[in-house]
Amino acid sequence: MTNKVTVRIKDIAKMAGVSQGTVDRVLHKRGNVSSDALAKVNAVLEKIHYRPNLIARSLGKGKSVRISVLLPYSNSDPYWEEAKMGILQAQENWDHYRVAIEPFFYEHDGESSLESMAMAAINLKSDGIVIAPIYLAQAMTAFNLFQENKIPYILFNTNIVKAKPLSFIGQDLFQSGRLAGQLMSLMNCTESFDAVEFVVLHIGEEFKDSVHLIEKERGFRDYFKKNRKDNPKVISVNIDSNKKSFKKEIEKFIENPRVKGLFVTTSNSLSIVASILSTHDRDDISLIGYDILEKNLKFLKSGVINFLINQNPKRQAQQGISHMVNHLLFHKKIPANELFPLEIIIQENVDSYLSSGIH
Amino acid sequence: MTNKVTVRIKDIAKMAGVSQGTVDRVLHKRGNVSSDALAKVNAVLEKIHYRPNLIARSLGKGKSVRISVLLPYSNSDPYWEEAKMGILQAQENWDHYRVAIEPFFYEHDGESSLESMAMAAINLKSDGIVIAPIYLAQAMTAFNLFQENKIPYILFNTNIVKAKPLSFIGQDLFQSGRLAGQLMSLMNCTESFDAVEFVVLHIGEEFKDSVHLIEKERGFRDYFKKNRKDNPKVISVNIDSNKKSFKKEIEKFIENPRVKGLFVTTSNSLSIVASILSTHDRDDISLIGYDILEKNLKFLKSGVINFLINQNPKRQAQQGISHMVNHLLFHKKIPANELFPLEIIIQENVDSYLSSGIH
DNA sequence: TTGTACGCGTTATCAA
DNA sequence: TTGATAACGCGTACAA
Repeated sequence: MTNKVTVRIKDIAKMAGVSQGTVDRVLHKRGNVSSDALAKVNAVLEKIHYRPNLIARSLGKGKSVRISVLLPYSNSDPYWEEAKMGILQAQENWDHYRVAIEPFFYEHDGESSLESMAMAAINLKSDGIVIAPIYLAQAMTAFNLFQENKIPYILFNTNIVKAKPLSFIGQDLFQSGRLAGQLMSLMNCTESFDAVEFVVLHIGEEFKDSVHLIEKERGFRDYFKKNRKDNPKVISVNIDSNKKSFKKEIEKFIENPRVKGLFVTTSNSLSIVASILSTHDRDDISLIGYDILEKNLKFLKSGVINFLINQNPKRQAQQGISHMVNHLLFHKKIPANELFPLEIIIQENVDSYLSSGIH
Repeated sequence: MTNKVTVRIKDIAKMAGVSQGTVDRVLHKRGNVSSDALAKVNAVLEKIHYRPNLIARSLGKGKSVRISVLLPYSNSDPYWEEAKMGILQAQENWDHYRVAIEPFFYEHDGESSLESMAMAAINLKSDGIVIAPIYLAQAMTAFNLFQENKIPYILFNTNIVKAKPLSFIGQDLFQSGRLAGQLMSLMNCTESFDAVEFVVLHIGEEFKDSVHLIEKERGFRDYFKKNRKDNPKVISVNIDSNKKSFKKEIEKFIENPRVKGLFVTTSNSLSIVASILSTHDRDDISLIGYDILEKNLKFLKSGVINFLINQNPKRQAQQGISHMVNHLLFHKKIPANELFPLEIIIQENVDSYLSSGIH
């Protein structure tokens, strides 16, 4: 095959007739190189393909890199708990490369708001930020802070195009909604949808600022509009699961015979809806939601939940951190957009996702 | 948080009042250590949690590791072509860790049979073998050769329990068949299956030795038996797509009005079946097969193929190599079984898999 | 049985 | 503007 001669800086120096120091200065564009020496080194560099040894580099450079990760406070929300696990694993992973990873958990408002956590991360002299910006307004001011301080940032989970981040890691939420539309169609395969209603449920306390839910709904509606000749009615509602009337409101839909499907866009409260649905005799209502969470499993297995779309928060967080390390430490090019696959989970493949750990 | 003081061998030596060499000997159980020194070092090791710096280790040790990968000859088979791409990427990845990765492509028989390629890998003084053993008989003699030469081997794609490998990476093929069964049910959601026939197609030249196809069929049948009250008829056939009668045989099924679904267990010839099916007016026949291959895409998008189950040959190969590196170089524990998720691909999520590269 | 010293490829520092 | 050289943490060879 190809001859695997690893070319080192030392070799380049010899070939160019200069010292290692000079080659290093050329490679890293540090300046202070005579045009004569520059030419000689460049001549060699054009002939051979130099691939720096990243292992040696990370050993050699004494300076350590600090990455802060900002994400919603995870207590009682298993979705963000997963992301948190990803961060902890990443800490172990990158430890030896002299990378320190610091998580910051923010809440919707109050003293640990996104903004104040952003300030905290900046005060910690972070070299890079990885952030899941689920609240639009607060996030924008955070981005401004990062820009003022010239700290690069990578988004995960929720994309905000205006933010102009280094990179975004997540899913195409519009497409995710479309997928839910197709899955809904699969579940009602022979029926015409003209007399049918589907309900999109956004469940949570602070949905007003949440970009991601809206995209999912748009995609869901788009699917029926573009891909079907019949025309189901799509209703969408924002409900707070803590409200007393919550159960009643859900039951209102479940008891409506025209309703044939529920699409819960928020990952956290799906199991509550499932548990309400399971007490009614409505096998003909399909339930679609998000994420392989412990509390969703039994409803998936019993058939109350028909489909889960997996968002893989853990791997999203890890990938965001990976990219930041590659940027900061290895000066690698990183993709502006990394869209994760929309994973479909049903009874017969859920175990294969559980056992495979990382996925 | 925790104080991130990285403990080095040097530090342990100082704490124990011995030299670095002694600590090294204790850590690696090389012997030649007085019980006195051993006790002192162990005392320190129990107090602190030493995590060796793998980066420094791989830089320091001059010896390079050679891993051979054995897989079917990939020409004209995009499935194995994918696996091959994974190997090439792995070569780049591990290059700096002084790992040489050598692929060997075998055919069913002849001079580049699995056995002769296994011999070739052994003659190359491989430190470890990663192998996709799709032909049972030949594989068994290969495993014997590896054992005689004390070369560790990892299986991917096809599991052979008797082989007692270091590790297996792949999918649960029985469960994969069950999944196909559930997907088939989804496509025919209101119908009773009592008068319905499903056809399992094993297409290829040398299916006789192929373990994996049989498992998929078993799972497929199992699903209907265990999960449904009605009782579809499941027919299975082995056909060679090069035979003249191939098209006729397929059409015989397609023209049978009782047939409502085709399940193609082999990844390679699915598109041929799809193309035949597309010329008949049988929208009511569901087609399920394997893998996101270029030639399958248009049939998936046009709805001729309803579901693909993705096996991810590329990542399977990479993971096998990763595990072998971890075993050989870093002496890490590796899982005896790593089952990949059974990924369901349909129209609305296929693009998300294509754009995400690795998956 | 023990300790010392060198090398891996890179970065960074300092003297020339 | 240059070149020489000491780290970085580990493995290993060699000397004591």
